[in-house]
Parts: sequence; C-alpha cells; structure tokens
Amino acid sequence: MSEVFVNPMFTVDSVLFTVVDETLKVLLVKRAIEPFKGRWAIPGGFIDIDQDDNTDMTAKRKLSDKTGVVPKYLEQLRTFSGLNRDPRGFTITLAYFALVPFEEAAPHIDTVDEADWVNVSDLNDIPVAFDHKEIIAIALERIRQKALYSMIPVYCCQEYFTVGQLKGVIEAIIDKPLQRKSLMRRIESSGMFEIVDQKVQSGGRKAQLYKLKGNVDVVHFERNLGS
Amino acid sequence: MSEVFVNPMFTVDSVLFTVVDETLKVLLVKRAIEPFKGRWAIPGGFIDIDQDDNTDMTAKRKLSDKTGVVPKYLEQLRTFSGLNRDPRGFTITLAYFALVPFEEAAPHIDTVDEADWVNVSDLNDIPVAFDHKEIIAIALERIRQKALYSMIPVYCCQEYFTVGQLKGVIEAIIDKPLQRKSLMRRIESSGMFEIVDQKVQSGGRKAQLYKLKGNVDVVHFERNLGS
DNA sequence: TTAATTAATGTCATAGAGACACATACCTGT
DNA sequence: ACAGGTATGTGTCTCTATGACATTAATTAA
Repeated sequence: MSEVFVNPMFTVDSVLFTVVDETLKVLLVKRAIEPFKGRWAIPGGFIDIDQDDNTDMTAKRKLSDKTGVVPKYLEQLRTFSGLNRDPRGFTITLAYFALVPFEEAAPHIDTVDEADWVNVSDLNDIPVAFDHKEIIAIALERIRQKALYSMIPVYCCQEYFTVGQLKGVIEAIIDKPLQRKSLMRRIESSGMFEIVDQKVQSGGRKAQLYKLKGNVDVVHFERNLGS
Repeated sequence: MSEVFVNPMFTVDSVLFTVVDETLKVLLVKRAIEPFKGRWAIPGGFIDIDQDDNTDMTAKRKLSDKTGVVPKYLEQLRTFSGLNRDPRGFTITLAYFALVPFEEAAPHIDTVDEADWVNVSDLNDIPVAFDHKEIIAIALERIRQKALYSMIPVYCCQEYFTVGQLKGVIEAIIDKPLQRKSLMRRIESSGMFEIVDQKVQSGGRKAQLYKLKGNVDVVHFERNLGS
C-alpha cells in the first residue's frame, strides 16, 4: 500500500537582525512576484537542490543575495505550516534567524531599494506578507531569550569591538539597561574573547578592543541576566 | 522568470521520550517499507493534507498511530536536510520531540511488536535507520537542557504524581542526582501545580499527590539546576 | 517498641548577578 | 597646564536561587 503523497510547497525564510544606534532592526525585502507582490517580507525562497546541500545553504544563499554577506550567526527558528498562510494552499516554511553587524551588510543594501532595515518597534505600522509578522515576533522572543544566557549578540558587532558597543547591542536586543560590570564578568568568564592590543577613543577614556577567539562555541551561562 | 522548483521529499518524525524505573527511553518502530525495511527508526511519515492542518497534527497522528495516545507535550526540535540522509535523494525531515507517561502508552505498545521502548543508553548498540540516531542525540541534548530550567519532565508523569516520582523522572533525564529540596522550591514557586487532597503510600511516610493546574504555561526559571 | 524507610522542612554556605560608588584615562576649552 | 566633562574600568556590598545536609514527620514491618 505505497500511497502517493504530494509534497507541499516548501520555502526557507530568514529573519535577519542587526543593531544600529541602539536600535534593533530586521531586514525586509519587497516581494518581486505574486502573491503579495510589492509587499514587504522577510528574505527567502525555494531550495535549489543543485546549489544547496541543505537548508542552511538555502538560507545563506538567499541572505547573501540580499545583503552581499553570509551572516556569521545563523540558527533554525522553527517551521510554520498550514493551509491559511499562503493563498496558494498548504505550505511549509522553515524559518531561520541570523545576526549581522550593520556595517557588513550596509554597503550592499544601500545600493538596492528592494531591501531595507526596519526597526522592530515600527513593525506594527507596516503591512507584511504572509505570516511573516508572526515569524518575526517569534524570532524576537528567541533572540531576546538567548541574549540573556549567551553571548550571541556579539554577532551584531564587528570583528573588533568594545565592551560599550556590545553593551549597546545587548541592550537594544533585550530592551533593558544592562550593568557594564555584569557584562565584563561574562566576557571574562566565558573565555570566548581575547583582548586586542589596541584601544579606541570613545569620548572619554579610550576603550579596550576585544575580538572573538578563533573557532569558539557560544557559551551558555547558567543564569539569565536581568532578573 | 518564474522558475519551477522541485519540492524535496518532506517527512515529519518524532522522538518520543518516556521514563520507566528511573530510565529514560525512546520509542522506536520497525520500518515496514524500504528503504531500511525492518530496521528501527523513530516514528513518522508524510504529511497528509487531507487530515493534517499543519505539521503538528502530522506528528500527533503518527505518534497516536503507534502509541494509542496523543502526547501532552510536543515541541519542534528542528529540521534535518540534505542529500546523504536518504538513499532516495534530497530529503527534509522536520523532527519533533514529545513526552508521555509510560503508563499511558504502554497498553497499546504492548499489543504490537513493531514498536518498542529503547533505553537511550543502549542506543549505541542497535542499528537505526537514516540519521535518526543523530536526531535522537539532538533531542536528548534539548530535553536535558530544558529539564534544567523548566518543568517539562512532568509530562512524563501521570495526572497525579508525587514529588518523589517527578524527582525520579528528572534524574533519569538529566542523568544526575537532584536535591528534593530544590525540586520542592520549584514546584512551589512555579505556581504550575496544585495539591491534590490525597496521599499515597511509598514505603515510608505517605507522599502528597500533585497535579498540573488546568491550562498553565510551562514556567521557565532564571537559573539552571545542578550548577 | 523499635528499626528502617521515605517524605517534608529548616538552615547555612555558595555563586553569580544587580547596584552603585570610585578610580582611571582621555579630550576639549581656557 | 589645568579644570571640567565623559566614558571606561574596578571594588565591594547586597540579593537571591540553588546546593548541601541535618532534622523532623509519618508510616510499615519486625
């Protein structure tokens, strides 16, 4: 009794986050085709088996198309499926979320006008295709939670960064103030970072530069921040 | 330029956990068809758009086929995809993990011999189809982590349970001893449980029975156990 | 009655985070 | 050169949830 099943339409979409000026933003692109042609959506598309070894590569390829870079942090969020999320019928979307430093992606994004960064706090006001608003909301929850017990926000920083910059990024993500001291302790105890023999001016005392050590895993702390 | 893309084969598979006698087990089923016919695998299959509103329902349907019950806890793990995981070519599997009290599923599983509980510690020794061993390993990581900061292990307990039973379940999952006192504190502070006006014998002093309150969300604690 | 056993509580130590004062370094303007 | 402003970095105390472990409570079997 080997039945034949129709494989539903399957796409890979990503919620790409960045932080500029203490503000958390997501990348939206204008849809070029129906349905929802012309409307903002998160970047993504179909797997191309010839190019993609797996869905991670699909996500990377689509993001790199829009930003010119492959984000250093990319993680599966979850899948969304059902009959009502796309007028064409039953679909499945595998959603990823990713982080980039603004400066890395900016040059490429500036040149096109079908892609733009949007403040997460402004999302209420703009229409978004499919259920992408819900996907973004869930990605937000996840990244906020992760920022409390891991150092992933560092992937919104450039190669060399100061404690102040990382602090700003984290505060933008969790939307709460953070004690500099607490961050220093975690930078120290995580062992993920090394001190660069270089300081940078900052309006006051020069700030120490840090960088990620090569090939480190993201440490998970036993306790959450801000509680 | 509306290209045509082939939708890769898509399946939904679940890692179902339970705890018996302080031992963590997963449900494996004997595959009825090729590829890997006759080999153990985690239960799952194709979406049936006529029956399934979404992938959650596919997972539940397939699990209920094998166990006779729909597990009260079900969560997406992640997807696995690629060319080398199935001899038929590029496939995508959405993996879930789920928890059931042993006693709920036992009656049905006992009647069939194509399904069985396997100790997670015995998994090394038995051959398993596809990349299902990897999927189980990742599900294990996830449930172990979650047991440290949430009460999801309670979904391996029956409706009424004692602190001692829950303690045993958690210890089986995290594979470490747990202070009864720490658990009591969490039961109390989570607010997820209510005391049943009934005690049960236990070899010594009678134990208080607890149950989940109706319609509660799983609380996430700010700190991990055992650290 | 007593020993054994498991349940439940009381209490102190510990570790990591929050709060905040203080010290340090650097820039700018006079 | 020096003072004022500013951001960086440190010292230290408090707070809280957990670990550790002793103690009390309740129940059964001998």
